[in-house]
Amino acid sequence: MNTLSVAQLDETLGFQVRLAQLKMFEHFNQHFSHIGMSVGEYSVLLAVGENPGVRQGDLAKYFLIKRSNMSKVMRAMEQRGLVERRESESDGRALAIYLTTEGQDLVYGLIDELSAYHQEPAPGLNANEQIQLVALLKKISLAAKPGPVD
Amino acid sequence: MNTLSVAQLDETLGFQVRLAQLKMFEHFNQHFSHIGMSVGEYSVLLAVGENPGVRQGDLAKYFLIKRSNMSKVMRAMEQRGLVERRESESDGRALAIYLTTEGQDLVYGLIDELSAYHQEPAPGLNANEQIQLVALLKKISLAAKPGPVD
DNA sequence: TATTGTTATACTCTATAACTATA
DNA sequence: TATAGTTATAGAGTATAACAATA
Repeated sequence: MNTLSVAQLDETLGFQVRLAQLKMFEHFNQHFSHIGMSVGEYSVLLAVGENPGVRQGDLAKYFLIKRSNMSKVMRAMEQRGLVERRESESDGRALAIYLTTEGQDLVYGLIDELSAYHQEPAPGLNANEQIQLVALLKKISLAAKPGPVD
Repeated sequence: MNTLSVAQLDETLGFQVRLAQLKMFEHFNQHFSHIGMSVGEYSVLLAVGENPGVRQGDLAKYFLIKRSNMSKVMRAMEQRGLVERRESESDGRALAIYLTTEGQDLVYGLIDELSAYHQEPAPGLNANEQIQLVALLKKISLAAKPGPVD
């Protein structure tokens, strides 16, 4: 048992957000250890599935990671055969991303499981509290304009 | 302006926690860029200040990082002259951590500024919402036993 | 035998800058 | 000139395993 406690931190939003983040991550991995990829990777595939032809740079903006890093992520996905990258027809600089058939199978094969997972409230919360919590967090994320990613 | 939106993710607790975490971090750094250390480093010093003689391993448990990594953190703090590490009197294996005079000056010189910062609600929230949010997050972090760190 | 801390090492995430091709 | 993507590289943060000293 851990006896240490730091009042100055325990009552702090930043610290509690970090703890919640760790908990959420652990919880997700317990349920989805069989999919062979991280939450982040799966989330990117999901975003592509919902937005076929999305630009690679718009994905980077949405997930708040640098273009240079998204570049590596997408190349890895492409090499795993999960996405296809075509030169955009309207803009020769841009890459339009699509799920391959294999990518679609992976993403949509998990949709039901994922939807069930998200309907369960997080550990320690009831359904109402979960809704409240998401609403409060969205106020923060929508508040200030997102810091520039690049 | 970013046109991309992924309903399956935007309404998700895990995704919103990540966004909130990034926002909190950015917000903190804007206010405390002058202290020359990260939130994490400052938090560790604060924990030592509130718990003089705390064991290095208990700090690791509290912050949910590995002993091996806390070892590096504390050695760096020691070399910067901010903490002192004494062999525990009651347990020859353990190290008891104390703030040096310099460490105390740094930590307690920022206490007022920090306390004022934490009384301001996060961007997008009013005071009530901030309190609610912290309470909900604490429910999660207290819910399941913390995943074993080591 | 189990625990505390250390070291070495590796892997992921993230950040910066220089480059190309296109707009 | 500015933007989209790439590459190389460096820095955090985190994970594992083997080890010495102590309990």
